Formats: sequence, structure tokens, C-alpha cells
Amino acid sequence: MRKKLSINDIANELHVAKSTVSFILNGKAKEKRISDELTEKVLKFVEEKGYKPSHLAKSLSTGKTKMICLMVEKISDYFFSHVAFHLEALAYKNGYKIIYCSTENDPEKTRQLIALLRARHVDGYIITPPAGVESEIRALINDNLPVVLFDRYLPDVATDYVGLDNFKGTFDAVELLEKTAAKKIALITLASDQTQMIERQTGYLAAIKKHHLKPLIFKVPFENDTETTIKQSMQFISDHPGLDAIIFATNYLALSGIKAINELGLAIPADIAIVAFDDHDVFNIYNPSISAISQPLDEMAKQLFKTLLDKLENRVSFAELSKVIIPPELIERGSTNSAGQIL
Amino acid sequence: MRKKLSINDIANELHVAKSTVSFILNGKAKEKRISDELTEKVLKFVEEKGYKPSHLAKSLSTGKTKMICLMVEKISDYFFSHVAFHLEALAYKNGYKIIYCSTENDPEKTRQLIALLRARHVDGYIITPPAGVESEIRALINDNLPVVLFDRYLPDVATDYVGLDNFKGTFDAVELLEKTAAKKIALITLASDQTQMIERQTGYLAAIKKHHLKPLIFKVPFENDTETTIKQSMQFISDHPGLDAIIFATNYLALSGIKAINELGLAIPADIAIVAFDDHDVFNIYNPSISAISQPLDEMAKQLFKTLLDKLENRVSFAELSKVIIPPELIERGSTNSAGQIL
DNA sequence: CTGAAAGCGCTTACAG
DNA sequence: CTGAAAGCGCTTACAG
Repeated sequence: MRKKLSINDIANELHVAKSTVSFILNGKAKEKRISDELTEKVLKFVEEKGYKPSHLAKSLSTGKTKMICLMVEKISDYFFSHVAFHLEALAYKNGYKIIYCSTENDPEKTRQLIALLRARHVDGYIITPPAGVESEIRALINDNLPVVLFDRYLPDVATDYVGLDNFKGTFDAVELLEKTAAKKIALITLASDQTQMIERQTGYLAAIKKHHLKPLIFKVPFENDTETTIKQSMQFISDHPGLDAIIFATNYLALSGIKAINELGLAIPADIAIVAFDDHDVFNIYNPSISAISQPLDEMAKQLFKTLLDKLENRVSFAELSKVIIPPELIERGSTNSAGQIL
Repeated sequence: MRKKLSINDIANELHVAKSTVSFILNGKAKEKRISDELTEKVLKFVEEKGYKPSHLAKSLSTGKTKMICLMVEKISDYFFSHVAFHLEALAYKNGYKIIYCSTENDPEKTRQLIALLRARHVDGYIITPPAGVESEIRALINDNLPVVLFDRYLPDVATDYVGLDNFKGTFDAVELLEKTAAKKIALITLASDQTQMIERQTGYLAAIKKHHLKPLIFKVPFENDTETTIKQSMQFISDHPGLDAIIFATNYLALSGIKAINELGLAIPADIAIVAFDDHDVFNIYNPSISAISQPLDEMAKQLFKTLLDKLENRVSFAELSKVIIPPELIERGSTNSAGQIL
């Protein structure tokens, strides 16, 4: 293993000051009025030797690591892993690397993660925050570390935010179902006071009210396993005969709900029409295919990264907060194809 | 924003040498025979001030970043994002952070990623390699950087490896289907020469041969989109009337295949029984539920991290390579529930 | 037990 | 245009 080249070695071999080499490497040759000739010579040498500057040393002197932290509820969730994929492309194109971690919606774990990442001096944070980490988020911002919250926010903390128009998502879903003659439309959601869940519920209630229907909400405990959710969904459906349609507030609730409907021997959409919040690969493949309120994943990643980068590169002042609300896309598929309609 | 404390500040305030502080902070107080009294005093002070040492500076002097790179085909894939989740827990528990990236199976992109991560001095690599990056992997190893390949390997490069017993997976699947009286069992796989795909095919062929059946393999082009795969699967199934059963070599092929079977108006498992390689949340929920050859995700992550850590911490010499082959679990569900059997 | 000093590999005023 | 020097915040022989 040959010794790694340092900027010192280059300066020595070429009989130049290392500051000169540093300037050239950082594209400041013109600015520092270094001769084209010398610039070329250094660049050529560097190219030949395959010299790669140590990011570590650079970070230590500049104070920038060019790393960002992606802290989501759970990296293996369909939504988060897809956002991660799109973010990756944007980050790498701009010279940033991403460290991911999962909060599992546990405030204590989240606090520890933030402390760990702070010790690593990441330049910025993209976070889906659980309730209870308000002061840690504030501390980040106080220390001039850019933070963009997404998917949900903390009502008491002023931050940059990128999220879906959740209200519109469920509102539109109700209207779609109502149009196909469904009158008894339920919402199955999580017992959670996360903002995105509240917005989804509010949108549902608003549309229900507008059409003079009766609201019917079932809240699944957050800590349920899949089995329990299926059982409880079955119970809920049995308890409410005449149910026309169900809107599920997350894609995993929908998956459990579909199972429940199947177990009860009911047909989708003939007996019960359904719409899921958050699209999923399998919804398109399922039989019948499942209508969904889709979050534009790439657009969301784009807005997230842009918001963060604006702060990281000081294109936008720290005090100037941005809220990006992305409209959902309602994708009609077989599960809302009412008996009386041809799609 | 108050100035961050450094080890220097602590040494000054406490009138101690900073080396002493450093030793205490690194748990070498005993070893260096520093008085308990002083040790306590420093620790208390550090605690009070909330001092966190800069990992950056530490990395620069030790040469270790305590970061590892997780380079997978695509971070948003079900299998990879789940492995990522399990790896995260292990890494954090051991003081490591993970930078992820996606090769998208493109050797050129992979080469660039490796170069970028090398410049970041990550301590070790977990990689699902595309063919064509043999020399870059060798270079990593030559430079004493631990590399563990997983899911697939490069036949020409000797490395640590963690993977599934793919052969056993398809072999067992064929035997299961054969037992339920299926005689015309096809394999739908990817046109790929990745090792895991070849092993799956080999396992299939071996079991087919053992039972004196006729092999029937359809290879889906790697670059297909979902629509095309569905169309081609339909074509394949139509072209082979009397098909009893299909084994899909990946879960996404299975999802497309299920769609194809539905479109053709065939029933699972009455007309065609199916088994998918790689489990998926939705297989349990689908109607009928889908039998799968499951990769134990947490076990795989555990073995991956252990193998890497052994090298990182020099518990195992560099020359000593480890191959961990994990047995798959065949999960029987409704899609292989043959008409003549009660499950 | 403790302190002074060199070193990790960069950047960036400052002086010429 | 270029060079000498300090600094980023740690670790770790080395000497006492």
C-alpha cells in the first residue's frame, strides 16, 4: 500500500508553495492571479498521480463536512426509502453525502441521534420529527445548522418545511367516492397526533361535512402489529354494516384493511370501495388495483434538497423560512370503480 | 451561538495538559495511571459543559472515520432498504455511521461512487457489486480497506461475502410444488449473469432434473419497465398452456407475474401455483397470500456487520476471508395450496 | 502521573 | 503572483 499523496508532497515535488497548490485545486487560480502555465502544470501532475485531497482535513479547516443527515421515521418504509433514493441523486450531484438514520418515532432515540450527528458535524438536517424533540430542533437552528422538516412538522417550532397537502388528499378522495354514489364513507387512520395525520383527518371531515354525510373514523393504535390491525379492521367493518367505502390514511393501513375486507368475504369495490393514502408499487398490481392519493416522491425530494441547499449555500438567509406544500395526485384505479360506472 | 468548546479550552480551564484530558476522555486514565481524583474532575467538567469532542479532528489524527459505506443496487428496493434498517441499528450501537448509495447496477456509476467514498475515508464497505468493478474492489482491498460483498459476488475477486443459499431456495421451491402435483413448473427470472440469479436458476434446474421434469425458463430483460414485464409474462404464460406453477426469481418479477396471471383470467393457485423469491410485506396480505422464499433480513444484516466489524477491529486478519451462506426460509402460503391438499 | 511538541492534511489571511 | 505561518481539534510518542 503506497503512501497516500498529500498536498505537501505535491508542493515539494513541484517546488511550489502548498498554498499555491491549494488555490489551484480549489479553482481560485484566476482569482489569485496564478499563471496559466503553473496552474496547468499542477493540474496535470495531480491528474497523473491520481491525487485526491483528503476531505477530512478540508472539513477540519473549513468547518464544512459536506454531509447531510436524513433522519426519517424508518428507512425501510416505502415512502422514506423512495425519498432517500431521489435525495441521493441530488446530494451526490452537489457534492454532498447522506447519512441516514431512523427515529422509529421515539423522541429519546431521536435526541440521541441528533447528538451523535452533531458530533459528526453534518452540515444540515432533513428530519421527520416525532413530537417531543422541539428543543433539540431549536438548538440546531440556534447554532445555525440548517434543518428542513418534512412529512410532518412541529407546530411550536418555526422551521423550513416540505410536505404534502394532506388536507386536499383526503378531501379529494371523499369527493371521488361520493361521486360514485358511496354514502357511508369511513376513514381508518392512526391514533397519532402527528400533523400529517391530523391534516388527513381534517380533510376527510371537511369533505364529509360539505356533502352532508356522516363521519365515521376508526383510529388504529400506533403500536399495533399487522395482525392486530387486521383483526381490528375486520371488527370495525363488521360493526358498521352498509359501509360503502373506506379511505386509509396510510398505505400500510390499506394493506391490512384489504386483508380484512378479504377475510370478511367482501368484494372490492362492489361491496366496499377503497382509497389508500400514499401510493405503493403493489397497488397497481393488486387485483383489483388500488386507488391511491399519491405523494410525488421525486418532487418532494427535489423541494427538500433545494430548501436545504439554499440554506447551506447561504442563498437564502437563515431567518427566511420556506414552506413548500406539494399537491397530491389522486390516482383512480379499480378499487374505486363503482358498480354503476364504467372506467 | 456560543463558541464550541475544544479540548484546549478544557485543559486551560482545568490547568491540565490536553494530553491528559485526551487520555481521560478515551478511557485510558487507568492505563496512563492518572489519579482517580483528576479523572473524576475532568469527567465532571466535561459533563457539565456538555463538551462533545470533534469527530472530525479525531478522524484526521487517527485515520479512522467510523463511517461505513453501504452501496446497494437501489436503496428503495424492499430487500435493500430493510437490510439498511437492520444494519443501521448494528452500526450505531458500535459507534459507526452509514453513508448509503445506489449503484443502479451501473459499473461506471459504481466506480465513481467508490472514488467519492474513498475520498471521504470511510473505514469499510458493504457492496452489492455490478459486474465490471473487479479492479476497483481489488484496489480497495489492496489498500487495506475492508470490503464485504453481499447478495451477489464477483467470481474473480476474493473477498468476504454474505449471501443467501440461493440454490437451496429454488430447489426447495420446486420440490414443494412437485409435491402438490405440479408437473409443469416454470422459472421466470432476469436475464442477468449476477451470481445470485445464476444460483437460483441452477437450483431450479437441479430439482427439475431430480424429479424428471422438463425445465422451462423465461428470462425477462433487465432493463424492462413493469408494463413490459407484465406483457411479456402474459405472453409467456399463454405460450405454454398447461403450466402448473411458476417460480419467480425476484419479488418484483412475482408482482408483475401475478398481474399477468390476473389479466389472463387465471386463478392462483387453482390454475397456476406460484412461489416468489424474496418475501415482501404484501405477499402476506395478497389474496391469495403468496408463498415465498424468504431471506432472513436481520440475520443477513447481522452477519454482514459482524464480518465487516471483525476486519475493522482487526479481530480477523485481512487474509482470512469469510463466506457466510444463509439458508432461506420457504414460507408456504395460499398461492401454493394445491387443490388436492388441505393446508 | 503529567507536560511540551509534533503531526494528521488541509485553508486562508498576511506579507512581500 | 508566491511563500511562510498559523490554525482547525484532536492523538500519541517522548521525556521527565
